[in-house]
Amino acid sequence: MAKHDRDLSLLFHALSDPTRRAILTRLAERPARVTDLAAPTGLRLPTVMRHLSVLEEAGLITTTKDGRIRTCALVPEALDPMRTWLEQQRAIWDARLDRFDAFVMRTMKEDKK
Amino acid sequence: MAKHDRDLSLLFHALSDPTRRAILTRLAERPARVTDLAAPTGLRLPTVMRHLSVLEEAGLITTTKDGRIRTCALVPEALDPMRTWLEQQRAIWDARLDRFDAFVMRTMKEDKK
DNA sequence: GTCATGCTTAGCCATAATGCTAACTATACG
DNA sequence: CGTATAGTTAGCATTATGGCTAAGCATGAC
Repeated sequence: MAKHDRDLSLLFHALSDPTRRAILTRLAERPARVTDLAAPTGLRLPTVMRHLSVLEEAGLITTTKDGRIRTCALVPEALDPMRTWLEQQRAIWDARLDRFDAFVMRTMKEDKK
Repeated sequence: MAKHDRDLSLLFHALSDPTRRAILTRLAERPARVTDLAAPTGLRLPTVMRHLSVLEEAGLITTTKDGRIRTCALVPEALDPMRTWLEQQRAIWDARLDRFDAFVMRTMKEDKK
């Protein structure tokens, strides 16, 4: 559970930055080189490199180097742990809503007495 | 879009901490007091307070004070922007997959010639 | 070989995040 | 009133984050 937790933390942290989300959106369209990813951000290369390594450590992208060009590509299944967490949260929440409904029903019955 | 972006950043950042996720899971079961939320974390009250205010600023919880007791409760719809973002990403990704399929089809046709 | 291109590394700076203690406020209890 | 309880505020230390410049190192083009 601890490792799963770490994965989630890395994932959420990677997604918490707008620049990184923009990069992901760009990569969702097609793989791209580092320089091409940097251009629209208005940031310097080393800064973008850092963002890319955060994304890579979170498992959201993979990169391969061909000659002097590094190509970055999305890893779409990387978002799965997040979906799972969301669904779990929803499940617990729904259960709570049911209990709350039951509570309201009971209370209303009591009031009628 | 900028504001929407900020919301998402706050949301993802709030969720990037295991302690805060644990607090949310706890709150999904039932609302709770600050002290009760602090107990299982092993953290001091001021520290937990800070986590709570991060969660509150992200819109994930609401708190109300009754006498000297502050009660925290989940705001389940707060996760909606995240779901939306997820779906958007998936949509773009799927479109890309389609294009890739089309590309593969074309390539195979070419090969047959 | 020389030079431009594309990335990488090292190191600096400012700010934000996460934890703490200590001291304070405000409510409840007896 | 006096004391315990529940939160709050202020301030500090450490580490992480996000940006930069400057310099280095491959690789491709000429």
